[in-house]
Amino acid sequence: MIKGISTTEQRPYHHGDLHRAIVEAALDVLSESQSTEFSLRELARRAGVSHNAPYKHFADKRELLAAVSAVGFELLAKRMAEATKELDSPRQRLGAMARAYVCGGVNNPALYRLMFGGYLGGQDDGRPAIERTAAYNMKALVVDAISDGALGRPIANTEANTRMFDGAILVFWSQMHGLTLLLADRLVGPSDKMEELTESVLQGMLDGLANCIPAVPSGVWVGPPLAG
Amino acid sequence: MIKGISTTEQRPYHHGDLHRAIVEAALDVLSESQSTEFSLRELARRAGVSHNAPYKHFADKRELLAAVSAVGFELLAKRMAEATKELDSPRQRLGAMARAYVCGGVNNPALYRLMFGGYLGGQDDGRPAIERTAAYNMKALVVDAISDGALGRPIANTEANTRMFDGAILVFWSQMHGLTLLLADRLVGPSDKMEELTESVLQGMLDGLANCIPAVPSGVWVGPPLAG
DNA sequence: CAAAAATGTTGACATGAGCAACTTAAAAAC
DNA sequence: GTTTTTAAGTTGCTCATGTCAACATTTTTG
Repeated sequence: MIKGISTTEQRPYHHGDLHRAIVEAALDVLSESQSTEFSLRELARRAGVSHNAPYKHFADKRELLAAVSAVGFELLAKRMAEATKELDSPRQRLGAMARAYVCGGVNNPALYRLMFGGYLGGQDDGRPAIERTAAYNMKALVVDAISDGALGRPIANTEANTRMFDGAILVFWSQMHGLTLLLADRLVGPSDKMEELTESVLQGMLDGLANCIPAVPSGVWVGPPLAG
Repeated sequence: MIKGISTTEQRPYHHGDLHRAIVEAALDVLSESQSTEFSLRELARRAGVSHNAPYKHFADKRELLAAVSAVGFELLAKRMAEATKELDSPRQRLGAMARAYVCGGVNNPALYRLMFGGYLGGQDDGRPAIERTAAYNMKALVVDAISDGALGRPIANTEANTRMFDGAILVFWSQMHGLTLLLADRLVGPSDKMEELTESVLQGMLDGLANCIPAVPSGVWVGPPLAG
């Protein structure tokens, strides 16, 4: 038969980029249904392939979800980078980053749950590698924004400072993370005041951070990506 | 046949309290597997009943999970109450409560994910009633501990104070919540320093709270359970 | 161009959610 | 104290899904 002319556009035997298509379908379904309990078969249907085609690209559902999660981390990192690009003040940059983090969660709670909640990575084996590196890169942005940006100045690389700084990161990140999830999971709000309230919490975080870091004579601090 | 004597202890046709048995089995499996992707059939097996018996007590899996989640909230509330019972200082009480909150999450991440993550309650319909009330009671403990306990003094019931206080609750809760989930989902740590670090974050929260609440001449503040 | 590797396809199996029809024990009605 | 009603359990279905195996069709490689 001659390649699909007229009415029925015959697809070629090979899809072209099924891997991407499946991940995108998964992101769509996840976004629509706000649940990870979709079926691989559903994704295959959406991509217009047979129910088993996805298995040529993902060993199992877990691996697919890891890929989706990784894309989520990349998207978040991109948005954070985008948001901070044009800003001069370190404080503004950190604020913008936190805002991007929160917005991402509020706009797509299920994706954040997949990314942060331990659907993957049951206890000892840890998360799939692909996801871990994406998450690591995103984390690095957060830590950089706090260390380089928020402080606006180098601090001495002493034991005490390292500990203090790890604490500051943990404080800032957990605050931002918790705010995001409380909003995303609707444990607080929604309310007219929430946006204003959220903003004031963010400002409080920035203030708190500025206050808790003492001035230090010299020395550039180079720390581990995170405590532990 | 005479009721099971000798070797085979014949169970009576009716279980007695299957509802409770199923929920407990679910808590066990959840705790062991750290996943909500167990089957109702598995629970039925554990309870020694047929695969369909649970449906006489729960309309579907969602309803069962809601019941489990509710028990989780009750357990948490009980532990928080227990932890604060014997303590005199408001600050100590609030600290103990936060510690209980964090520990609960670290010890059983999957249960917290079920409780707080929006597995249930897809967007508009909201969470099942049974779960909502349990969550509400737990939230009330948190808010009470902050308002009554942490401040250690009444504040005037003004518009500004209400807003300020809503903010303080949001700050404190999101900090505690975020810390819990970062630890539970292993996005930070584990490390030897984590416990110490966690404790210092908690102390920081308490300090921050004390500092941000201004002294006020008189008037007892009676606030809504939460912003929104 | 032939062989090998990717990528898709169909078919099968086991497991699980949830419905229907039937059974048994306990409770309620008389 | 029997009869009737109802709650709680049981067996047996149907349908969807994850995943395996075997086969088909391209594309790549040697």
